[in-house]
Amino acid sequence: MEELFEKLRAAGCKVTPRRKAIIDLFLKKGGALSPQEVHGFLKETIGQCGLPGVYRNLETMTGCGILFRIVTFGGERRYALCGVDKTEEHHHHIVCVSCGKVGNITNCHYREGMNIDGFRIVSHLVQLNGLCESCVTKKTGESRK
Amino acid sequence: MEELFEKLRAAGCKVTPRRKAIIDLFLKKGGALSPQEVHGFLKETIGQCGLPGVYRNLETMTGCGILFRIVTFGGERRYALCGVDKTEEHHHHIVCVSCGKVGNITNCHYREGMNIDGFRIVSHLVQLNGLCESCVTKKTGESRK
DNA sequence: TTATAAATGGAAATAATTTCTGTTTAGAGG
DNA sequence: CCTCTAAACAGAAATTATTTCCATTTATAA
Repeated sequence: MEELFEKLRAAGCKVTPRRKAIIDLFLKKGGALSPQEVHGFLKETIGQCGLPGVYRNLETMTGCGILFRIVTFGGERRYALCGVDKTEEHHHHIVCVSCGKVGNITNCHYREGMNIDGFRIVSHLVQLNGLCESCVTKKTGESRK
Repeated sequence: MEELFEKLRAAGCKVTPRRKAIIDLFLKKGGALSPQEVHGFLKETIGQCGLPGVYRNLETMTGCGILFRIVTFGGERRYALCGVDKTEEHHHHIVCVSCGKVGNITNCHYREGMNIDGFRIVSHLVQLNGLCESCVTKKTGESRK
């Protein structure tokens, strides 16, 4: 928690009640949330707060490396807490489709500048969607009996 | 061109002037286009045509395997012609950020069902963005002199 | 404590996307 | 060639997502 606040400060951003509430929410929910969802939950916890502010803060916190924007086939907007990863190594995310838990994938074969099939790589996107261990257990456990 | 019409027929869809125009447009532009752009170009070529129809057709043609929806960090909606690939092998796309040319990447290491870092993979997204050979030449050629 | 840049709330504007309705048309079957 | 029918169409309107704006408040550095 405090280390996340630190990320805000490091980026020259203020640690406001709103932002605390958002971080809190992501920690509690543990998943990937849309701005609308965040907005809905904030109303329950800290009362009123505008959707524009939610958008702003999600973007701000993405800029600070606290959140990242999930990549989807459909382009829906969702954010999740970056997996805790001390080293700032090149990595991608694996997101549990059931509970939203996020893990980091570090063994990525692509790098900027490399050539593949006649293309020079400029950037790349990798995201895995899966089931985390506890969700796998839950599902297979349920479906088995 | 005709082989793309065939894909439409194979999916039980009609080959309409509108769809021909859209395919034509993608072949000519060779890049990744947003619904708005497609709409704009169609107005120039075949005259009036509604944006809703464009959305519908882009989706239809994506369903037929003619187009695919580009994946972006920001989630903008863009489509491009699937690279020509006779075999329907598992593949991802590499998109030229300059001209929009699309290639296929077939050596993907991820498969549904496999386990990575404690997650069981359900689906995955890979997209490379780069510069195709001719665009690399153009750029480096220009910047060199 | 105070000054100030940043953050906030909320209204309103804008843009993107979908739904709906009545009309037209591609193409199968004669 | 016709005729029929499901599919495709145009365009208006509704809905939803996102951004902009501005006056007010607040976190934090000095």
